[in-house]
Amino acid sequence: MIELYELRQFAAFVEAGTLSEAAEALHLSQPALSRNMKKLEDDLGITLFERKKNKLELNENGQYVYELARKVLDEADSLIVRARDYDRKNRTISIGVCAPAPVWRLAPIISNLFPHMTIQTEQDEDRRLLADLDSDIYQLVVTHEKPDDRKYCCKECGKESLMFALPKGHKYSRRKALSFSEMNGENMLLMPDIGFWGFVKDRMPDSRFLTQSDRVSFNELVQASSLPSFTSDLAEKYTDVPDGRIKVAISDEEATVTYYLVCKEGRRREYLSLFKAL
Amino acid sequence: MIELYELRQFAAFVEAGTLSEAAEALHLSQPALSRNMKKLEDDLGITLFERKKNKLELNENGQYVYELARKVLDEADSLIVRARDYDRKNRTISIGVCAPAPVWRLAPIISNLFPHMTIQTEQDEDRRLLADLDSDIYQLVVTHEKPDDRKYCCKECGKESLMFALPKGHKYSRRKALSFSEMNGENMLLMPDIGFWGFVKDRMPDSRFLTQSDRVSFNELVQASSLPSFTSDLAEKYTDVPDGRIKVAISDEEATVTYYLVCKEGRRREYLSLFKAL
DNA sequence: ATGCCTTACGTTATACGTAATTATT
DNA sequence: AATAATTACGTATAACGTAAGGCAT
Repeated sequence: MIELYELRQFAAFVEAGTLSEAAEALHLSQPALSRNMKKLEDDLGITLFERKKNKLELNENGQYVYELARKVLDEADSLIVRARDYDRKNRTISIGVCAPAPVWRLAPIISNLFPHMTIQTEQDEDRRLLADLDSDIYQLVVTHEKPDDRKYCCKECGKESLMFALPKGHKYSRRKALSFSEMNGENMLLMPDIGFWGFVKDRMPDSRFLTQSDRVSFNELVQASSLPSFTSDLAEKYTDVPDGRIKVAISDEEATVTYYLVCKEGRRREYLSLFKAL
Repeated sequence: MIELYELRQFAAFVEAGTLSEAAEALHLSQPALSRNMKKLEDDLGITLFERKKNKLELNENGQYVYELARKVLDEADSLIVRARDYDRKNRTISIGVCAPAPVWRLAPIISNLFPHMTIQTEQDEDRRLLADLDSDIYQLVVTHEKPDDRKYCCKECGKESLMFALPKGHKYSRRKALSFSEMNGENMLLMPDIGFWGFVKDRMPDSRFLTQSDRVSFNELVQASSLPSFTSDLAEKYTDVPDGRIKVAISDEEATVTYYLVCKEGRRREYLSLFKAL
């Protein structure tokens, strides 16, 4: 009976040109490879090589069998990839989000409702989230604009209000509220991966923003620095990092957003329990 | 690394329904099969079964992997078949003939010119011979009508004249020649597999013909019987069977035919030496 | 009681490596 | 001398079978 390892080794030989090179590539001794090539010929019942004195060459059969072998090997490789992919898709819920905060609330709820599922999240902008929802890359997405299309099933899943986090003694630290324009010009610390919140930079065109790509390092930076930074009501609630700063609400309307959890209408029933739990 | 025997055993399990049955079908012990199915799961890194207390069932992954596995296995099986077929085609010359005689002369010539080739012959009627030559089922055909089509390369390869073989003492045994109509009404022995020569039956509508499907048995029959039979100049020359009968030529034009060796024009060069040898 | 699957353990087959041999460049 | 392939022989991996056990129908 023919086996895949024979075909793998045969293909390796064809692609390498000599037994020696192929053996090395396969982490195998030359004699082993030589014998297995004989075995393959034997299993197939035909010759594959022309054995010249100091060189092993493919004959016509060999040329032809190589084409066929590649197909079998590719098919087998694709089996593995596709099987693992299929398995993964059946045990992970992929969620696309427009910002980090909604996950903090959703993740524990989903873990409870679907205890065997792994949750995988990715950040992107609203439009591409919906496109990738359409093509089943995500099962769920969270947008900050309500998609009004019948093909989606959607429900509000919380609001988030951005705030300034001012160091003690900052000139505005006693204020109840502040606007972007009032803070414009002040250099600020900006946490990474903030999704659509990136727009705040445009509201404060005269400010400079210092970012640290790693969140933990960023938090340390916040502790150490006296530059003002951002936070939000949800961040305060879910990410428990007492930093001794004074939180001041932002008065602009844009600083408060509503999040919407969206799935395909056709999958509504799968996630009914989740929508109810919100 | 995943191997074909694992996939074969997996497919056998799916098709049998239980490990026990599959093991039997595979001529394998149940524990071995059980272990190998675990190994397959391990190699793929996913589960394929739901292990109920007393039953092994496919899960969703298993269903899916089975489809993929069948494809790989079919591909591998087809590799073997196609490889052997390819090899055979490269080392056999398939010749289609309209009658047995031309082979007697051609076979030794071809064996000499292509010593590594196996010669395979098949009998059919002219039209189908040419059709099968077109579709590469034959590399060469022998017809008894000259095909006048530019796509063929053809050359005369001998004539054959049919004769009556009369037992000693037959009323016509002193004749130089005889016609079909003169012999019409006499019951005759007719050798099997005579190709287009079958038409002689139509020329002697009042005769009855006794056939014996095995050639050796037929020759014995000829020895034993006193019924007249057929032979030909080529049969006399190549098949050395002294039967003590008197051979009388047949005067009808139809009793002499010319054979034509034909190959595709595109393959002329391959068989140039053969055509020259005729 | 019988059928089906699994675990445990000893055996065998076979794929592998090392060393030596032959031949070629 | 260096590179390539094959042959010969001993080794080790892993696939296999037997025996025993658990758990259903």
